[in-house]
Amino acid sequence: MRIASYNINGINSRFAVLERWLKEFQPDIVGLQELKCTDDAFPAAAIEALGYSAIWHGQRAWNGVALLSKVGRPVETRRALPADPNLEQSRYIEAAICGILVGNMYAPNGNPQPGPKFDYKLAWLDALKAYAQDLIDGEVPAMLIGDYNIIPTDEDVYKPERWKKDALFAPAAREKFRELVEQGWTDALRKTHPDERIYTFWHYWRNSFERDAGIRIDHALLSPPLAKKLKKAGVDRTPRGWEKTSDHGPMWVELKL
DNA sequence: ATGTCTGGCCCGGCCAGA
Repeated sequence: MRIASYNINGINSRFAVLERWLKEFQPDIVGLQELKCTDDAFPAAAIEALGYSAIWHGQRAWNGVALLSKVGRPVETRRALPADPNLEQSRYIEAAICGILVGNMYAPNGNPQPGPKFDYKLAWLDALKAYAQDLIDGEVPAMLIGDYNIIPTDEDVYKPERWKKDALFAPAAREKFRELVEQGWTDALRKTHPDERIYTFWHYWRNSFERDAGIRIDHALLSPPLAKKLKKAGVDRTPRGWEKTSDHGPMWVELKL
């Protein structure tokens, strides 16, 4: 079973890329972020035609998250964090699929910092942490996937000094991620690539992808019952090289269920 | 410091957000 997370950066403007990636890589379950469309504008029929059932939580122009599955219809369990500090923003959707609770998020970017956007980022991460602790306490076979907008360590960025002033690399944000993982979650990509630089995002400008000047901000955290079933994890770099593509590459986790 | 791309506004380039 292959579960992927992909910040598509506008589902309608990137639909050709999404379609090609789904066809070529055949993920079983996909969490999408940054749909940048209203619920009405979500390309439901086209996704259904590709063999995926979907649930989505859109928003005009910004944010937006969806879950796709070709291994059974997602049974929606949440469309916001329990203590979400701003319900206007579509940043979380969750479903039970094949006995797994899949939480898919688009965490706040937080720039510029310091400032209200950074405060919101930290408040949102606090709400995530509180809910994540409940999932750990309940021994739920859960995974929290998506764009966390956090570079966890110096090993997750091509040139740490270049990101020193960015909210994605701010000590307070990195601390939240560390505390979250320490609840007992397994960072699937880092677990399977302990000594490797592995990125999920490359800026559009300055030939970042060609130079591999990337950062790792898309993550999959597995609760202990699921971590036991982790086989492999990786990043599909191929779609990042396609025309009119997202600035992220899809990351994936393979579980033996 | 720079740099790129999209959606929104409403029809032509700007601006915000990332």
